[in-house]
This record gives sequence, C-alpha cells and structure tokens, in this order.
Amino acid sequence: MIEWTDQQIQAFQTTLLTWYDQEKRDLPWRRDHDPYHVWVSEIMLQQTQVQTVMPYYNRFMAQFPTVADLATAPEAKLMKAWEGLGYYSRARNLQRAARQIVDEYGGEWPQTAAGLQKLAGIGPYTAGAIASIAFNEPVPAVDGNAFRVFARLLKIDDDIAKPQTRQVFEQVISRVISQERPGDFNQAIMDLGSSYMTAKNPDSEHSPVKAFNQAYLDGVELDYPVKTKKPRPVEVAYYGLAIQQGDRTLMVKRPSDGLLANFWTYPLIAKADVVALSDADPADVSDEAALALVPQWVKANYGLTVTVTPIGGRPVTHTFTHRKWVVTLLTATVAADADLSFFPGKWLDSVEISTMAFPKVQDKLFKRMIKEKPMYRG
DNA sequence: CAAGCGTGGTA
DNA sequence: TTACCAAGCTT
Repeated sequence: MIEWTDQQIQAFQTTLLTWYDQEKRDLPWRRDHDPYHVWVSEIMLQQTQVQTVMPYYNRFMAQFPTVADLATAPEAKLMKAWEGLGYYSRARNLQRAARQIVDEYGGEWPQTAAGLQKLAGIGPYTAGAIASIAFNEPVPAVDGNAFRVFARLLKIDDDIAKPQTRQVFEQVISRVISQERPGDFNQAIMDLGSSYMTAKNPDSEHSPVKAFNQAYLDGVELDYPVKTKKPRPVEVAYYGLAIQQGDRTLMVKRPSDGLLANFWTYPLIAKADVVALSDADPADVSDEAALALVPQWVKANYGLTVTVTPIGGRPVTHTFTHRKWVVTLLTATVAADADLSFFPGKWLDSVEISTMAFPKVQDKLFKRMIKEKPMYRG
C-alpha cells in the first residue's frame, strides 16, 4: 500500500470533482439531496445495478412519496412494489426504519452517520452515503466501488471479503475525502468505479485519475482488489406440486425467516425428504422410485391424498446466492372437499394471485405450468 | 465472524 | 453453463 502526501490528496480531489462536475450521471435520485430520496435509492442499490433500480425507484416514489406514506403503507403493497428486486428484507427494514423515524424521531432524520446507523437496514455504507450526500458530513461511504477504486489507486492488498478490512479503507478514505464536498466525492468514486475502474474490463488508460492509479501504473490493476472467492451454490432438488381446481390453486406460505420469508409458493418438497421414506440407501433410489413415494410423503406431512403426474420438459432451475434449486414440477389432484387442517397453506384464487407479490422462482413455476398445461392459466 | 440473503447482466 | 459481479445488512 502506498500513501499520498497532502499535496497529492488535494490534486486528487480537484481532479476527481472536476471530472464529476462534467460527467456525473443524471439519475432520478440525484435531482435533489432529500434524505428520503437518497435513502430509498441507496437501499435499492445495495447489491443491485443502477439500471435495474431505476424503474423500481420511480414507481416507489410515485406510490410512497414521503417517509410517512411508507410508514403507513400496507405490507402487501410494499412487497408488490419490491417484487422481483430481491433481498426482500431490505423492503421490510425500509418500512421499519420509516416507522422509527415517524414514531421515535418525530419525523426528523438523524443527521449523522452514527445516528443513521441506528435505523433498521442502514449499515456503515448506507449511513455514510446518506450522511455525506444529504447532510454534508465528511464521512466515507465504502461500497464495492470504493473498495475496488482505492485498492487499485493505493495498491491496498487487504482482503476485502474480510469484515475487518472495512476499517482500513474507512481510515484511508477519511483522510482523502473532500471536507467541502463529501457527498460529491463519495458519488464520484462510485461513478468512477462503474465507468473507468470497473471490475472486469477497466479502461484506466482514459480514466481521469489515471495518474493516481498506482496498480494501473505498475501494470497489476487486475490483481486488485484482493478478494477471496465464495463457494459455489449448493444444489437442492425439489418436487413442486401444481394443484389446481378450476380458478383456485393450492399454495403454501414460507416461514417468516430465512430464504424468501413469507412468500407464497407451490408446495415444494425436498427430494431428499421423499427419498428418506425408502428403506434403501438414498443413493440407490431411482427417480421413478422417488416419484412414486411423493404421495406417501404428502399423506404423512399434509394429511392429503394426492395423485401426481410429472409434466414434460426439464426441471425449473433457479439460482440464489448460495443455493441452486432444481424443481421437478408435478401436477397433482386432491379431492374437492379435502381436509386442509394439516396443510401449511390454502387455496388462492386468480384474483388474489394477481395482486400478490411472488419471488422469481415461483414466477418461473407459474410460467412453466402455463406453457405445459395452458388450461392451468388462472 | 462467517454465513445467509435475490436477481440480472456479462464473459 | 459456469463464474463472478452489482451503490450491503443482519445475526
């Protein structure tokens, strides 16, 4: 890691901010510095690309114009607005924080990074971003861009996958940040990281801060930032039960914590659980034998008598950060007066379904059913 | 602290 | 297809 002199820091700030003044992106949340606008955009932008966020942000502001509107919004409407954006706890925390602001802070925003971080869903990065952009506090906002940009500029070789490394960068940036224009400084770093100093195909030759980019100057730009790799997603096989009677579909609500918390899906049965019903070694149970055990599992766990039929085509796959689901879709039938008292779900009609939020994987399952069995279109 | 938590884009 | 990345936070 190299260090800059005060003079170099001054030159860097001037170069960066001059470039930013000329080339900054025109984004919906940059029309003003309203903390509500900055906040909502920053939450949406967590682990999510600008292009993806834009339509969500615009719709969100139309539906929930103020923090008070968000605080009192029905959860179903909130989730529908967030549908497809992922990391759904962000939306729930957003509303929690809105209620904190209204109920505990009398509608007044904490105006420092330390104060902001007490709000649900606001961590060190987001607190720094809001504090610097909306309240002009000279604090760093260390996101993936800041990690990458400063790792290259100064050849910082700490592993950015390790939580403790954040402190190293916060300390460095605290010294380098513009005291006069901290919000613009932080946003300029992000713009730089998403234009010239990208992860894969950087174009530092044309970067405004080329002369400050020590990793580039030394020809080792792609060695930075140092980041340990994550393991690949674990594959999990499920049977998905499409059970429909006329206009209604039998669905289950997922637990209130964990993956896709509180969302409704088709009943999803882990293939491993079904195979476990067999006396044979799990590795020796054929696909056909496993399929034949599904009704037994359903009877034992849901108290329902079903007959199942596999649909055509490949399984539906969906990859999360740490899991890959492989869902074999089965159509199933149950008696019209089936007793659902042991079933962890209920019938949903097409009107309900059309107003509810569903995760992408269920969306894929709906689409596959319509494709394979057009009469299932609700 | 390490692991869990979604989705879409790109090479 | 796989691998990795994209304005992270919570437990």
